[in-house]
Amino acid sequence: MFVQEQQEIEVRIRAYCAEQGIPLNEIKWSALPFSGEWGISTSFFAAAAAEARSGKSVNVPQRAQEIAEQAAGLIRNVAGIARVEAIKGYLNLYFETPIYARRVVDAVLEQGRDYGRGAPKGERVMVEYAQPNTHHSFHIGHARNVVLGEALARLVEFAGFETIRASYPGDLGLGVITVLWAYNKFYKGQEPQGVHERGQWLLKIYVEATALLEPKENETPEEKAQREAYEAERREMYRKWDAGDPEVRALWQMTREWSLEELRDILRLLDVKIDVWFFESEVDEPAKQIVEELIARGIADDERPSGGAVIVKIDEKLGLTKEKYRTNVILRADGTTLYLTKDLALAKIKFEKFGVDRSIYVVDVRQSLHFQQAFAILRLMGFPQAEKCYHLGYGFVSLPEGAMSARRGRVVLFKDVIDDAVRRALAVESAKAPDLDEEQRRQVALQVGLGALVYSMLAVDNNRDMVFDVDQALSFDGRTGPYIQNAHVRANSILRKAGQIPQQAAFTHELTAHEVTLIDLLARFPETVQQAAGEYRPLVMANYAYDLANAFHSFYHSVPVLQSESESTRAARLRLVAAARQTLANALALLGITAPEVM
RNA sequence: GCCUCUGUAGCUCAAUGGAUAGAGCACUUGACUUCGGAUCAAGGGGCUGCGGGUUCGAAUCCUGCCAGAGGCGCCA
Repeated sequence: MFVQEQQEIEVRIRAYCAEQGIPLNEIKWSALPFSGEWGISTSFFAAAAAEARSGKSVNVPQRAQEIAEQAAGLIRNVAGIARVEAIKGYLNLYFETPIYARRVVDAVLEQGRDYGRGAPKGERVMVEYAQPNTHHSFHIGHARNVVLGEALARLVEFAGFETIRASYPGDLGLGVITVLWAYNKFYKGQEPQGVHERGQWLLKIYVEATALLEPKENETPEEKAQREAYEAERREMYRKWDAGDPEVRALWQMTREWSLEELRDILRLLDVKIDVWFFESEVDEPAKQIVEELIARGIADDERPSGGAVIVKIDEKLGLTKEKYRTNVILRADGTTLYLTKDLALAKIKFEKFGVDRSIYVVDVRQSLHFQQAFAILRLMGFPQAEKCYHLGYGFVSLPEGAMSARRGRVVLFKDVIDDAVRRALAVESAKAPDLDEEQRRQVALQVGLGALVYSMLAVDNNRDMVFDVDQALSFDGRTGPYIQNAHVRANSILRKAGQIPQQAAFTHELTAHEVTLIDLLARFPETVQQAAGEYRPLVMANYAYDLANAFHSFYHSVPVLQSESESTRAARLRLVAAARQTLANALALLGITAPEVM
């Protein structure tokens, strides 16, 4: 934001240090850590320590303070700097607030929705997320995946990357076949009405089927015979599916579509627009080709002649002596492909067909070894993009009563949580905003309910496991989505009453600490976007959004806007409120949370 | 056996080598005839799992333990 001034100061400090023979490396600026103060600071410990290492006998903290004092002397008369201080080895620069306040607020209002957007980086990135299996219903664990992936996609896009959103549902495998078998045997021809009813029904069938197929303790000979008969039927179903039996394929297509309909509805609810759909069933053939390619190129070893599988000895091929990536099977002895094989084929498609430079996988952390192996094999295959493949793993979501288990039907369905969230939001809303019409009330309740849920999932670092507690996830008080949305609503409310936003304002009034804190945060938004995107961490933006809302709420309470003491102060504060509203909206948008006008 | 992640206030979590380790929830107290109280202001609450080390400086990096979770060639 203040690049020119900062550079001028750096030049002076560098020139001085060079003259004095002080070994100064880089000058790292950071924001002043004092609340209500606005400026930047740097420290000289590194330079002092370097002197100490070079043989001079110096007390490092003392020497750092000396250098800071001397540096402070150089900056007494720089335009835009109101005050300079050297303290405890730090050099603190306090900004001249009228100049900077105006500059920040003008920039936000000029750029509007684009405030904070990074310059194009000339790189294409694909974010793969939303990979639930079909023939199940969408639960709260899947929601963490989608919420995280969407926030990440929005962040990298806004930061300047050309971004492609990809979904990769698992639409084949034993779980899918199990549902087909049970449906065909017990429910053939039936079909519940309603998108979510159908999706959830498939899960019920799966749970029932699993119970029938699982060995029980102390089972009687009859029970055992029954179970084995079922098992044989399921195997037969798998065989028919594999052989492309038209009837089984049609059944598969129909039920698969039920699941995908539900998935699409949930994505629509979360405002997720997937650009490219990959299906596991569609990469099966390319995967088999990859196997041949890897054998031909000497990367994979074919042990089929001796009754084995096709394997890649990754460590050996990379020349590693210590066990790291180990050895992995890429084709079973029976000639069928595996998850890893398909991911290799899919990566090749991403690189070659979609021209992806950088590939991010938002997948459960339990698969981190799998992705390390996949990336290592991609390196062996010579893809330069392999270096820019990144697995964003996230901890799994469990329930207060223990791990979720689709097999046992012990899951919390996303749809149920959302319905609950809307109910709760409606209850609060009818007390807080009684004059909304029915349609608007419904819409706001959905925005607020979703805001609470989404924020609760983004406010925990991705590598941590999470226990999903409904009351906590759907809380509207404190550090929550609705708290941030409410700041936006309040800002909006002031501006609505004001009628219009003044075209310009000089910030010449005495700024309160609350105003300074708020403007400081607004100024930091662009760099926060870059940090969050660069580290692939939506949490960084989630924290920022809360801090900004918090600063606004405090400002709101203690600083009058519409009843400011003078017209010029009123104009400045109105523009500040407008800038805060805009930045809150931009930050929320990056998290995938809508910013309502009223609530 | 090997590898990865986690351990911070009563609870849920921030803080990725810098200044006095911060929020929310819960608890106590105060603030609506004034821009919306889904809010604000204030208070108590800490051996950052334990021991060593590196550094001017460590919750953060290294190392050894302890505790929890996860992963490790024909599941996905």
